[in-house]
Amino acid sequence: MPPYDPSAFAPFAVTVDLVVLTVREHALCALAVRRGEPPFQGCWALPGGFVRPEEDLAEAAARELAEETGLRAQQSGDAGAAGKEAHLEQLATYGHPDRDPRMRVVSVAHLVLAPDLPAPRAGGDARSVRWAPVEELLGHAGQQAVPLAFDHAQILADGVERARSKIEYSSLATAFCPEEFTVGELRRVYEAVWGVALDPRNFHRKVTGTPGFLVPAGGTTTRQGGRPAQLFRAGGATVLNPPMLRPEV
Amino acid sequence: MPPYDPSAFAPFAVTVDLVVLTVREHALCALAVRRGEPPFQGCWALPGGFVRPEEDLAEAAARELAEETGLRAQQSGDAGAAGKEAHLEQLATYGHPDRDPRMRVVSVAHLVLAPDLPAPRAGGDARSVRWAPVEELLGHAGQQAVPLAFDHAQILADGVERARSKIEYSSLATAFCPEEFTVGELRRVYEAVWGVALDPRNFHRKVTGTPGFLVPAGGTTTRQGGRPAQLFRAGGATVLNPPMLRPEV
DNA sequence: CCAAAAGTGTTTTCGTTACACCCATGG
DNA sequence: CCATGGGTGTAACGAAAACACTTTTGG
Repeated sequence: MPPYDPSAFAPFAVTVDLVVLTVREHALCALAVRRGEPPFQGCWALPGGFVRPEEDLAEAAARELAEETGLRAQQSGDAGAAGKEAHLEQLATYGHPDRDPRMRVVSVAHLVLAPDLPAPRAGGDARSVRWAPVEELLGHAGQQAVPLAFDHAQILADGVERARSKIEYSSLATAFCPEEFTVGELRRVYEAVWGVALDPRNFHRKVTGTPGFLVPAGGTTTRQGGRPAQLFRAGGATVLNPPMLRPEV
Repeated sequence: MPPYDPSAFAPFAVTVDLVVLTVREHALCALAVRRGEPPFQGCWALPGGFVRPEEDLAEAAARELAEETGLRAQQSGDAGAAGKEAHLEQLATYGHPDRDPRMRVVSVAHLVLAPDLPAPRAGGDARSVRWAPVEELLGHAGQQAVPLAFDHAQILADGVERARSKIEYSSLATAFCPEEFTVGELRRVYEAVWGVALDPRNFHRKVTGTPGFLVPAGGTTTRQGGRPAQLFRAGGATVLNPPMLRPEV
C-alpha cells in the first residue's frame, strides 16, 4: 500500500442519491427531479447532492430529502419519538470512473420509504419534481421518452429490489402507510410493491397473528367502503418470523 | 443544489476496506493486518487501501485482496471460468466525519468469502497478517488485548451479520468450501458461521434435495473418518427456495 | 468388535393455501 | 336488497424437527 498521501490522488467528489419510494393509486412510485443543466439536461434523475465536509452520510441523505420534499427521515436505528417519519437506510455505493462525465464522483445511494404525500414540494430552487411509477421510469411497460440520467436507472432498480425483498422479512411495509391504517391498506401496499394479488383472508390472519407487527389503534374506518375496518398502528417488531411469502409467479 | 464546483468542497479520500471471512478449525475467522504506523499503531485492522483514479470500486477491492492474500476474487455477477475464486460483494459505506483523525475518508467496505487457505501470504510490504476468530476480534469472549482500529469493529460486525443471513437464502456457504466437498463439510461451515449445531440427517436431506444447490462430483472421500462420503461441487443455483433455516436459540 | 461419520425412513408438528361462509356498512 | 370490503372457520397439503435405524470405513 502506498504511504498516506492524499495529495497524490486525484480528487473524488462524494454525493448522496436518493431512491424515495411511495405507493400511490395502487402503484409503486419513485421521486424524480428534472435536470436543468448538462449533462443529461432535461432528463429525469434521482434527487441528491454533495456531502458536506462535516456531515455524516446519513445526515446528508436526510438533509437532501428534507430539501426536496419536506419529509423528515427516521434513520434505521432510531426510536422515533413523535409523528410519522419516513424510513431511511443506506442502499449501496456507485463509483464507476465514468459514471459522471465531468469528474470522479462516488455516490452513496440511500433508500427512503414514505407514506403517500399530498404532493411533492419543490425545493428551494424551482426544478420540477414528481412521483413517477417505477414501471415507467424503468421502462418495463411502454418505453418512456427519456431515460434516467447517469446510472440512476440501475440505482433505482437496486432500490426497488431492496424494498421488494425487505418487506418479506421485516415490518417495513408499514413505512408506506399513514400512522393509522387498516389491514386492507397494508395488503394493498404489498400488492403494489410486489405487483401481485394476495388472498385478503389469509393476509389478514397472517399479519394480525404475527406478534408485534400490528397493534390496534382503537377506532375503525369505512374509507374503503364496505364493512368498517379496524385501525392499526405499526408495532414494535422489526423482523417478521416467519416471513411474509411472496407468491412465486 | 449548489452549482457543480468541486473545488468549493474539502477533499474526500475514498478507500476500500475488506472483511475477508473463512472457516478454520470450526471457527469463523477474519483476515486482520497489524498497523505499523499511527494512528492506531500496533492495532489490528481490516485490510484496505485507496481507490485509484481510474479504478472501479469492486476492482479496487479485488486488487487489495490480491495484494494482501494472493486470492483471486469473483465479483457477484461473474460466471467464473476456471478454478476456485473467492466471492466478493459490496458491503456498505462508512463515512463518519471523525472516523479517521487525519482527514475525511469515506470507505466502501467489501465482503469476501474464501475457502480455508494454507496460510495468508504477506503482501509486498512486511506487515503481519493473520486469520483471527471473529469472536476474538469482536471481543465476545474474553476481551481481546487491543481493539480493532478506526470503526473496523463495526464494519466487521456488519460483514459477519451479512454472511450469517446470506447463507440462509443463498448458496453462498459453498464459497467457504474447496472446489469439491462433502455434505458434512458444508454442514460444518453452517455450524461455524451460525455458531449452532445442526442435525446431520435433516441437513443432508435438505441440501441434497434442493435442486441446483449441489451436483455430485463423482468420487468419495474418507478424510473425515467414518464411512466414505460423496463429493459434491457447487451447483448453478444462487438463491435457495425454500431457504435454510437458522435455529432460533 | 467398536467408534465414527454417512445416509435413509418415519412420525409429529406447524404453517401455508384454498375456499366456504358470515358480518357490517353505503347506496 | 345488494354490492363491497372485513373478518372467521376449516380441510388439504408440504416442509421441517425429532429420532430410530442401516451402511461403510478405520483402528
